[in-house]
Amino acid sequence: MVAAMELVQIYECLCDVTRLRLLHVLAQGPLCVCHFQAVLGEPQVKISKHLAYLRERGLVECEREGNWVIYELPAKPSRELRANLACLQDCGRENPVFQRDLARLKRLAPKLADRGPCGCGPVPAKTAR
Amino acid sequence: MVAAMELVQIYECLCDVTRLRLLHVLAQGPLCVCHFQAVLGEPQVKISKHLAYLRERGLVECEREGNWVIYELPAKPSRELRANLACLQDCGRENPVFQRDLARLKRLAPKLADRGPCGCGPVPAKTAR
DNA sequence: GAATCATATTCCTCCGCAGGGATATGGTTG
DNA sequence: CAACCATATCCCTGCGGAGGAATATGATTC
Repeated sequence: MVAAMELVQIYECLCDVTRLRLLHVLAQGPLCVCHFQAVLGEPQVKISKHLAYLRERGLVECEREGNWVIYELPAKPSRELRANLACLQDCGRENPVFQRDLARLKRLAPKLADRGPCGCGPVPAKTAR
Repeated sequence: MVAAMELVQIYECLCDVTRLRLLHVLAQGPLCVCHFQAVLGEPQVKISKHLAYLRERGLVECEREGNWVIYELPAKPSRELRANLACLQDCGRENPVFQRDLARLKRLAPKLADRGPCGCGPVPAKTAR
């Protein structure tokens, strides 16, 4: 009975604001931890721990790139995950918290353009602190 | 920041198997507690407490009908709730647990036909215990 | 009004997670 | 290798939810 319930695990991941925001932002593309900090405006421990939580449950994947760790949504999400991530995006359309995150992400974007995959280059952006 | 997050509350409701099953079954139509017991095969306390949890958070509504209490999905669900309930239905399509519940519900259906709105009549069905 | 039924609530224990400070780890640079 | 950066982990506290036994409540029937 518990076995078939990957769905519950997905919802457990979704029932925290910080994690919701992380996943919502991630839909825009891969991002590294320091930029999450900048976008969400939350302390490093918090970001890192929630990303770990998501990682352990397969909702995000990550890859080390020098000093940085770049997170992204899974390459092959399950039906359930895909459906729920889409639903989240849909719900986020009118939500001020999510929209504020996106705005801050956009404001960060120009600075990311010239650097690595997630925008983290040899010289970390000052905004990342 | 917390204010705009009705969404989190929805997910909090969804991150328990029993509640998921309740909501999934409810999509088929109103039902009373004793039939939930029969369909889910879970003890009364469990069913009742989870329904209370959902009720307090606006995911279900209820109405007393004599000895019975009939639960149903909200008449006017929010955008977020509607989206997520739809998503749940979609995810349930291939899930054995959910399908087993539906099967038991169908098996119960004939007996419900002649009675009240939820199938609870003057003489409660024996299967309800 | 006493017995009975359907449902809700109370009390308890256990567990897992959120948050934060401090510290550890892994990688890079000079 | 020393200093530094980005990220992860550990330790602690507090809280809320899950489960179950027992009991309470509200309605019905005779």
